[in-house]
Amino acid sequence: MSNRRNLTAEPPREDLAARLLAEAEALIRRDGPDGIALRELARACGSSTMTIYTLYGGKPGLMQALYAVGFARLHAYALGVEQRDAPLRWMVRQMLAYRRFALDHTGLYRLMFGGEKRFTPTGRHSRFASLAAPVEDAYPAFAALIDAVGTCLAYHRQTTPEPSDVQDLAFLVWGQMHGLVGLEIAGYADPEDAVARYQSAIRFICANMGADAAAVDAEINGAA
Amino acid sequence: MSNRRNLTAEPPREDLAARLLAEAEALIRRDGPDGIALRELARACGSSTMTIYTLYGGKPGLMQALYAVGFARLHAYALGVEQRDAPLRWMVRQMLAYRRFALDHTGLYRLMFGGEKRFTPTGRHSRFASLAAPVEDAYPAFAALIDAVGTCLAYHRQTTPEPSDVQDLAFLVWGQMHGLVGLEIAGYADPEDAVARYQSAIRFICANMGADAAAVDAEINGAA
DNA sequence: TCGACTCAATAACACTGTTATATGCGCGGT
DNA sequence: ACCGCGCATATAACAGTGTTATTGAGTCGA
Repeated sequence: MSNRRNLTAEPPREDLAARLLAEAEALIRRDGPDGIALRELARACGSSTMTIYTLYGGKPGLMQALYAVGFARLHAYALGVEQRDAPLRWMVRQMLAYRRFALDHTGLYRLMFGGEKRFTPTGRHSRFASLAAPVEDAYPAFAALIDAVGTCLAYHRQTTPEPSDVQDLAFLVWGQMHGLVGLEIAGYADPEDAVARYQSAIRFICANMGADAAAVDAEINGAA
Repeated sequence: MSNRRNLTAEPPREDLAARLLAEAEALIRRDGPDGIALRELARACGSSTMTIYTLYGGKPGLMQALYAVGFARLHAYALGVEQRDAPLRWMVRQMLAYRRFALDHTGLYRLMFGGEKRFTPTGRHSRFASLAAPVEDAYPAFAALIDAVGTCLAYHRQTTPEPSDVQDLAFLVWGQMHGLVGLEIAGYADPEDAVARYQSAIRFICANMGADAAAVDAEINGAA
């Protein structure tokens, strides 16, 4: 095992930082946010724990990087269903995608929304001393929801609503989705009950925005 | 320091189990669910860590006891606003009480809804080996919400709805409250935005149940 | 060619939950 | 009344954690 990073003739080395992050994601998937042990992570990547400190500044820095990865993943889920020409379908599928993301990446989801004080580092490892809590990483994913809610609302109301109103409404929608998904993940609902209630919530929200009930049902059922 | 429990002439000993639990609640309040260290807890109560094992079967058992305490606290918040003769007031105040509980006891709230695999013990400490995940501890608090939603719905709809429908609706309401509160606790909203959005959610829900908007506003503002 | 600098590996430190050992008290049987 | 059993407690050890100090190897620049 060599200790230089960009050595040319290294077998499958690629970027060690990326491999650490990927392996950390695998660990958080398996054992949850508290199940990441630096020694195990380093061993799985064939390196020492010190690399985590030089590359990420310690465990808080690593968790923060994972946090950003989580929102990038969520953002990808949101972009994967984008259909601006069919606003209702767009919004409904984005809501369904939100739950799918949470169930596909429960470990990341709990890290993102578990309310942990966001990864303030303890040791002063050179430049990593001042990394703070980046709620901004969450914004792109949230912006996609705002966008869908806004166009859907404009489409059904036939008017262009205030941007701030759209933002507030989108936050309520986000809260409804996060709440149901969070209760489901925490074990307060059987899976079949959870999916039915999630669909009910979508119906309620869409009805409040003036969408036709039958059309909403068609979108929900059509997304299977 | 004696080592018998019910010795008569012990200064302020009262029940050691209760004192451990109270101190653990203080610690979770200060440092969150992951901030409870058994040595510190035992030292604060003037005993050894072994007492935690004999009384609660280890840390998982202690956390499970704290979990039950959390739902008892939440239940007390719900009962504190019970007014069956004023259904709308009852429901609105219960919703407001839910957020107040979450903000007053953030540590407990995160323990209750953080989605941690519920306290499965590792060591086999006699009788504590088989304690499992008691979601049932949560039911009384949820039942209070169901009750309020059901009577409020019956009052405004002038019919007696199906119990299962009430349960589903109450779960949606619970999801909305938990979602907004969870996002707030996780740091995704400024306090003033959070309270405004929480009130908006209450207005939406009450409007969907057929309540008069002005009456709802009066209840929200009157609860200050 | 030599020095300075960076990075990684090893080992140590302080901490965690848990368990094994040992001491001492209270209680029930004779 | 006494004696021994049982149990709860305290002490200390064990395996694990994140973090840090030390050491050594490697690269880059003068």
